[in-house]
Amino acid sequence: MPVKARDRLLATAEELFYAEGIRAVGIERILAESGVGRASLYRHFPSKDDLVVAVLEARDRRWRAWLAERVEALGGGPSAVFDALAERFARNDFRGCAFINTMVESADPDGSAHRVAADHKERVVAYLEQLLTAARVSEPDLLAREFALLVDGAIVTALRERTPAPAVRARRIAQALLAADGAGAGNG
Amino acid sequence: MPVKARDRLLATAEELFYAEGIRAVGIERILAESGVGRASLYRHFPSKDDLVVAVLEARDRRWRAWLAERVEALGGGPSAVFDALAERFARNDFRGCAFINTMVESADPDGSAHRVAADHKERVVAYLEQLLTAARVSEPDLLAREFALLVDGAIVTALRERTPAPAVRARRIAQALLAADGAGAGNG
DNA sequence: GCAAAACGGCACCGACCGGTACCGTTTTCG
DNA sequence: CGAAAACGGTACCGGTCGGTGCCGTTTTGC
Repeated sequence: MPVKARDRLLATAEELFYAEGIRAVGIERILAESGVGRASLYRHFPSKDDLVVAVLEARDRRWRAWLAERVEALGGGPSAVFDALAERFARNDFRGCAFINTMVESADPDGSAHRVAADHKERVVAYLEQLLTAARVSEPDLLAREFALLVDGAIVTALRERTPAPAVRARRIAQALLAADGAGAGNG
Repeated sequence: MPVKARDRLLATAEELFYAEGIRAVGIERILAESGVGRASLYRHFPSKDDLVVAVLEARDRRWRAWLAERVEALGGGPSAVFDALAERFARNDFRGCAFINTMVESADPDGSAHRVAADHKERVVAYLEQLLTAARVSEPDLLAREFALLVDGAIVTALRERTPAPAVRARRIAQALLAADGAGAGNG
């Protein structure tokens, strides 16, 4: 557990929010499990919503860094993304995508939490496009959106099936798309 | 608005749950907007959870009937599923899939609401397999799971992009899969 | 070493949560 | 027509929600 109160709050809140949902976890729980005093929380985060945003922003940075690192380690190709996902799905504390979950839970699209979550997804799409550009596909922007759809589909399916199988399923589809792109444009 | 208290409760609860989330909507709201008395609610549904389950079961039946009807009207082929989805995504009250949302919101996989939601998805997969079998693909069970992944991916993406575009994106992928199946097995 | 900042503990706030009990009225149906 | 069931309204319950204010203690940094 981190030393500073702020860091302990972020770590505890992230864990609880992800495991049980944002609405389901009260301030009381976060205070109890982090050992931080009530006043200290509100000194760092004026409201629960500010805490939520801070948690999501930190998770966004960490998650994308993790993905880039794993993709690199797994060969660097676009479909390595799904091998990385398979690792995530296998973890027994896997509970889907924190950002999808946030957009589902906080329905208002104009809410700050919802927007942070939507921003995360766009950054992931941008990363996928960069990956596909490096792989020299003919239409990286189109394919990036299709890959993103596969990623989210795999995550949601894994949440429901509770096995890593959806990752390999999505990977198979992704490679079919890459093959079709290669056949159509003559590269690969 | 339906006449009987029970039906009004189900209609009001379904609308509010879908629009704002299950946890976000209190019993008070449902009573106020349905015009039903407090005692009447608890006469029909012993707890909020029972109400949630009843709402989801009704929605499951209605949703699958709607899908089958639209697919039939749109040609009856497997990829008509995505044309049906596009209609759904275009509605301005679209807020994703009520069952995915339920599984996200009620984290506990053993909870009744979560199980009803999971059951719904399996019934959809079964329907897809039936559709693909009729279309004489070589591996209907494998393809059904892939189609289901595309469906959920499209729904989640539509929730985030707030346009019907993900439906046509998923449709394109689906047809690539059908084409690959036809090429590999020599049917189509 | 000392001032200032960061901290944990506690009491308290109004509002709302899901749920119970009892009331008198309306509707249904034999 | 009359009994029984279904109903809407209200007061109330304990518990929890997010948030504020004040206290004395610990830690930090000059």
